[in-house]
Amino acid sequence: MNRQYDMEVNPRNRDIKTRPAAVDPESPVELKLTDVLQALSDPVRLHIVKLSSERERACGEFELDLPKATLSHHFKVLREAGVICVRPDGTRHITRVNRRQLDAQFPGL
Amino acid sequence: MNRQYDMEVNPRNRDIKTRPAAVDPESPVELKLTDVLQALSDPVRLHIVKLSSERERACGEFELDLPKATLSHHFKVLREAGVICVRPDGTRHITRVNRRQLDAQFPGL
DNA sequence: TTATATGTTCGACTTTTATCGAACTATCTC
DNA sequence: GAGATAGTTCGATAAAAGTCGAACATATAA
Repeated sequence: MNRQYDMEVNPRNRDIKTRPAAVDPESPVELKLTDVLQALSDPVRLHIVKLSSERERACGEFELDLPKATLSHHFKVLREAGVICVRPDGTRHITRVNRRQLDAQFPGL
Repeated sequence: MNRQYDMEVNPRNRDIKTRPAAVDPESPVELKLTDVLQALSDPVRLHIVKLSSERERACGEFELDLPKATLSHHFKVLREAGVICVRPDGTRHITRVNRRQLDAQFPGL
């Protein structure tokens, strides 16, 4: 079987590119400042950004005692705003701050 | 009559200190970063902050075609987060960015 | 004192976010 | 292949924010 990401197994997943969305984020070409600020205006997400600006981390390394679905939501908000980038590493996803783009568009943030 | 701010005329205003709240904002002693970011994450409010960081402005000088109640709401959010300070000038309220406190607590924001 | 200009507050409503169980997918190890 | 592990998505619900008309307050000008 050559289909790497089989979208048909779960009918709810049709038209949803699960894996690519997770790896190469919805990261916009041009960040919107209001989106970035909105993404950073939540304590959980601010915590994530603080820790992952020290060094790359897997999602489990943030010591956040929250359900997986909730965490996944916060990571998605950060990805979609372009604040973080995510890289797969086995079964885990490594998070880093998208510093290049942030610095380029919003120096001194 | 010596009551400068008569709270009893409108029964809905009891326990609400209208004037002081508008002039000396709810400006917290210590700003909360998430509140500041949240306040700045709205396009209208970001516009207000941009213009009033150039120079002090009255609320009417922002060229925002929105109802008064909506504008007032946005100014309140900014005041309560400590992003702006407001000073009365006749019937108008002059807005300026609370740069001192912002710079002190969040240098390079 | 009345009118005007400027802004606040309330209250009702709509829209957006946040939360999280359940079902699912992908990867790795045995 | 059968777990185990790590994370996503859906869908339902709850909570928070935004919008704005109407009524009100304040300061100044007529």
